[in-house]
Amino acid sequence: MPELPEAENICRALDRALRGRTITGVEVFTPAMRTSLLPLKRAGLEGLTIRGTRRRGRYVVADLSDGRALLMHFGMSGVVRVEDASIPRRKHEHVFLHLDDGRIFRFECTRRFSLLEVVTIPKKGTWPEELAALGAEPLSDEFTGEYLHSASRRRKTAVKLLLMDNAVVTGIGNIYANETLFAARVSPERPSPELTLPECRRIVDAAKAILARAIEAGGTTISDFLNVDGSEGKFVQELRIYGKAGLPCPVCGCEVRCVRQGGRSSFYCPKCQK
DNA sequence: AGAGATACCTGGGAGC
DNA sequence: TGCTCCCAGGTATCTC
Repeated sequence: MPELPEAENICRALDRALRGRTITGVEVFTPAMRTSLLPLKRAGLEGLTIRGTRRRGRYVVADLSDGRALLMHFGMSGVVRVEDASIPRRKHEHVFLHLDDGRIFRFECTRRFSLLEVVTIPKKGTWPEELAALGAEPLSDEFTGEYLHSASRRRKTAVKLLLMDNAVVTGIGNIYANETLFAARVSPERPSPELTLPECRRIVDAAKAILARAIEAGGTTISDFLNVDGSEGKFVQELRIYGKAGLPCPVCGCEVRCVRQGGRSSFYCPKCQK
């Protein structure tokens, strides 16, 4: 399930595969995922060249030669591939962009939570309006203990929900929120106004370290995620708390617990995380 | 207004 | 074996 590290790996691989390629044809097989895919067919993409790709949170933007861009989000089951045209279409591949090197950019999404649309870039190098509400980029200098502490004063929610709020910090989903709070030794249920500045610093440091390490490992494959080359993310082998309910905590041996927050599972060690 | 709950979607696994 | 039920997840939209 693609979170920020997965999106970063997809973005890097897509940049290698698509930079300088010209789109020669568009096929849409499914009318709608999160939004309608039909506008892609009449967007006039044929003849446009892809300048490169960049990432913001879990979104990937592929800049086009006419100043517009392809905006992508991978939901929880989105997979993109760039493959030879002779390979038959898979069951849940919804869009084909034919390229001038004879290959096809294929957009697959089993659960149809993904997004692929053409957007306007207001000024070269800026982000599309659709991403305006996103909060701090977790690996940037903007995301600091002070920033999180300040955001936590303004909210009454549990710290885990704060970490997963895209308006505060973008790209941290359920898996990495769990791993971050375990590494920072903070309970996911702690009310955010109670967080101290040192705790916020621990959380931010842990998030950055875990995300950077997960990017290095090629992301986390739980069930659906695959990299552009079809490889699986290796970070799943390094998960310490996510999905470990009933198993011993890797630090103290105490039984890992699971609670539900915002409809999602939170895993934590009751002894290590306060 | 802020925060929690729900719908969207499909495949896989559990349980009967 | 085959059916039903539940769960996973991010985001938009709702309800209180």
